[in-house]
Amino acid sequence: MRQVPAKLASKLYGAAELIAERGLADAKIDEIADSAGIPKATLYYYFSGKEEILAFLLSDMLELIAGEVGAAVTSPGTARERLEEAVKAQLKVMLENPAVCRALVGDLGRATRLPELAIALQAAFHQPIEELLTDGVTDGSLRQVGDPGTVALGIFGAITVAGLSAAVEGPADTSVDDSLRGAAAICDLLIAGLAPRG
Amino acid sequence: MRQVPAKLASKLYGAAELIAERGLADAKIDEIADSAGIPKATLYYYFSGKEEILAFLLSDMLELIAGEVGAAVTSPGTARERLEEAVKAQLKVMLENPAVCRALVGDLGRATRLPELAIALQAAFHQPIEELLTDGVTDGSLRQVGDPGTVALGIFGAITVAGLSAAVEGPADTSVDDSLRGAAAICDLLIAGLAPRG
DNA sequence: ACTAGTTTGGACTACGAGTACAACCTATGA
DNA sequence: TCATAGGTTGTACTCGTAGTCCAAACTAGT
Repeated sequence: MRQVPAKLASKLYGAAELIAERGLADAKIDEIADSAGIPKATLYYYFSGKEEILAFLLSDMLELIAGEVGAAVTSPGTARERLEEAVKAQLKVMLENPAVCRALVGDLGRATRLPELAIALQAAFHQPIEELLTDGVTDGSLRQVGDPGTVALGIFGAITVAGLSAAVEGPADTSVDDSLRGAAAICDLLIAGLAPRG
Repeated sequence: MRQVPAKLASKLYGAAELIAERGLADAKIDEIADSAGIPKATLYYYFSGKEEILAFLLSDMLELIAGEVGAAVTSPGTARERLEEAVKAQLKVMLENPAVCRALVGDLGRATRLPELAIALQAAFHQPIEELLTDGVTDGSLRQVGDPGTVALGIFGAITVAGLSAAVEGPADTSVDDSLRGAAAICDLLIAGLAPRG
């Protein structure tokens, strides 16, 4: 996969909608090309196929998430506060890119089969959260959990499913802010579950 | 889709492995037929295509989950205890059918596009859990949450992602019992998050 | 034996992913 | 001004495979 020019990349986001709607298998490459306003030949100049186009879109979004989450994780404050920020950051990015999100869930399995994506996913989600969990034990703002890895996974799952559901519902009826407020319930659940006992 | 004979259904589970491994797109229908030991023509006699085969497998597993979770939810005990049982039940079924699980995650998006599956999912997970949440408030074993729907979704997400991850890791190294014990961490997180304050 | 539904093999069609390639454009820089 | 290189695009092509068609065989009920 060649270095993708920014202009082309931004056009591709137009195709994410299509892929999300119909799934990669049913989204014909000619339609993807049309809806993105990029000639098919050009697509094949940059990508080896549909799969790689999707991989590009996903890793692009994951980088975005990793960035925001990373910022939240390294911000000042207790681990507990930073966890809350990280959760919000992840939800924010997901809600700002509903189409890519839906495409992601649509081909999450493919993602698990593409090692680079699995690694990006790991870097964007699990690792920062797992670090926060151990930090929280250190600074006393979170309690010790039995299996940090699994718990991080669970947290990731809770956020992601809630975020995806919101993304799938569509931004038609609710604004990003509204959704964020709705997501407070999830935050609350997780924070309460992780608060030190007593 | 015609009524699928039990014998054929059980053979189909052999193909779940293949679909999980390679994804629906890359699993050729002839290979699916071969690996299940069912002639292609017979497959097309019962199903309209690959998609419907996957849908059948998934809804089959969802029914199984709905049954077990339903039993847990209606068992005696406080809502809190029943919630714990329900979580374990869901994880148990997922871990007993790792191949179908992996196929599910592989084509989760397709699932979101198949309305019947979305409904089955709703019936199998959300509804029972959401009911438990309200029951818990009544009997005092769980606290009141802001948005029960979203919280139920979050719980579902936490369990599912943890279960899927365990299924993907493969049953090679860990037994079902081991995984269940590992999942206790998730249970703990959720229960603690839902316990009455104070 | 007659019928209706099921099971199967094998040949066939249709469609769409990916390829090939030549023509064209746009820089850069000598 | 030309030359070269790399990017961009239209068009026509190949090829794999999902799904169709159909006739023959099997099964079971009456």
